[in-house]
Amino acid sequence: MISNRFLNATDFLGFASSLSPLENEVKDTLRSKLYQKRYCKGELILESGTICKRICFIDSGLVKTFFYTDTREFIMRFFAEGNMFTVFDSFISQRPSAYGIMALEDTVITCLNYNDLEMLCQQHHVIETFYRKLLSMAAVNMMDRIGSNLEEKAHVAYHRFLKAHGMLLQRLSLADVASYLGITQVSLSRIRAMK
Amino acid sequence: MISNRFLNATDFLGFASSLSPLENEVKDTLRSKLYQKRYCKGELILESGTICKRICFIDSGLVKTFFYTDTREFIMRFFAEGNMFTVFDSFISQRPSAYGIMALEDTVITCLNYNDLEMLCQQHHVIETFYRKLLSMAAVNMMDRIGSNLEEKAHVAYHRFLKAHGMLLQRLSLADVASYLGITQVSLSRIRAMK
DNA sequence: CGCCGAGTTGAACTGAATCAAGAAACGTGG
DNA sequence: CCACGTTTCTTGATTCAGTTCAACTCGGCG
Repeated sequence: MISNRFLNATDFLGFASSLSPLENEVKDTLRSKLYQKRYCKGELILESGTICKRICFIDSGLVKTFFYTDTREFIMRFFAEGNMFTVFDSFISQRPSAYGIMALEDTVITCLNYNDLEMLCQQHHVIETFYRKLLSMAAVNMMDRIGSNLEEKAHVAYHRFLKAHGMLLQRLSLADVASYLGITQVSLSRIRAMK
Repeated sequence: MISNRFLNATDFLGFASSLSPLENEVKDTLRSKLYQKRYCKGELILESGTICKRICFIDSGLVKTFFYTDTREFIMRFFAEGNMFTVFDSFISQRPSAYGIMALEDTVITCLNYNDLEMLCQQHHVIETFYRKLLSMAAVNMMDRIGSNLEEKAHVAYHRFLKAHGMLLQRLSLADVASYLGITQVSLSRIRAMK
């Protein structure tokens, strides 16, 4: 049984331990593979078309994963401090990513490379457990999103977003929220106008 | 690196082994926990509101995972023979499922219970690896679907569906395909009418 | 002060939903 | 094997939500 509510980690190791308790020696091994990176607001963390080599914990800041069509941008997900992100399809397959990642605020992340994670998974069962549970959480989140994408009219989706991610709202532009919801910024503006 | 293309398993053990090679003794342990079930066309495999206790391999047949709103049905995914399914959100959390599962044809499945899988994951690292890779595959599939839900107009989504799942088309009703795409059967009929 | 980006508002247009009626396919019993 | 009813699919008319394009407002900042 896994739920975001129990996760309040402030760093990568804490996050991992909360999913799968790690003995100190495993922690040390894992720590030795981690590295930190800093990005400025607006900077690309991953360019679409390149391979996503790392999985990251957000120490501070805010990030979006997104993609473009000819005419519009769409946002897959926002990630704020205390959460982990990667572009799973590229990370898992180690093939070029259809998605990009961008820092929406000045952001500090702690990263672990694909090869290191795979190696650690083989060496330490508890790390594979951590990774498995992380994937489980991601899967549940994605199911939710698929369901609501199918079901909901834009104004319903917006109010659900408010409920689920309301605390992010003041940190996001209208345009980004709209891209997340799959509607235009103009439509979102109208939705907010009524009631 | 994981891709459906490499999976051509005809049974649960074969499927699992193709993701994570299993030694014979592990196979035997796993086999001892499996059980088979048969369902007739139209029969519910899981009723929404109940807890999904098992993960299943389809020996033969076809299945949909779905949910209702007041007025409409929506389909999360179809699964045909040779694939594994469960309702991940319920299975992972062991909480009541928002989704149901129904057999669209006479269907035979091989099942493994949640408790047994969790136990096997603890006991055998290779089984956890199998489960982790299965989750990875599911995550990639779901990302795809989220992206295309956001991006695509109905007729584009339909043609993508044809490409990806064309071989299922003759086994599905128009209504089910429409529910999968998130449009009405009437709209889908019109889309097919043009060119 | 004037510019610039972010958000709002209006008018015309478009894709899809809804409601309703008809056609085609399918199965079951006589 | 046909007749009937049911289900599945198509087609038309109307309505509505959301897009597009464009003009306008507002607050911050050089």
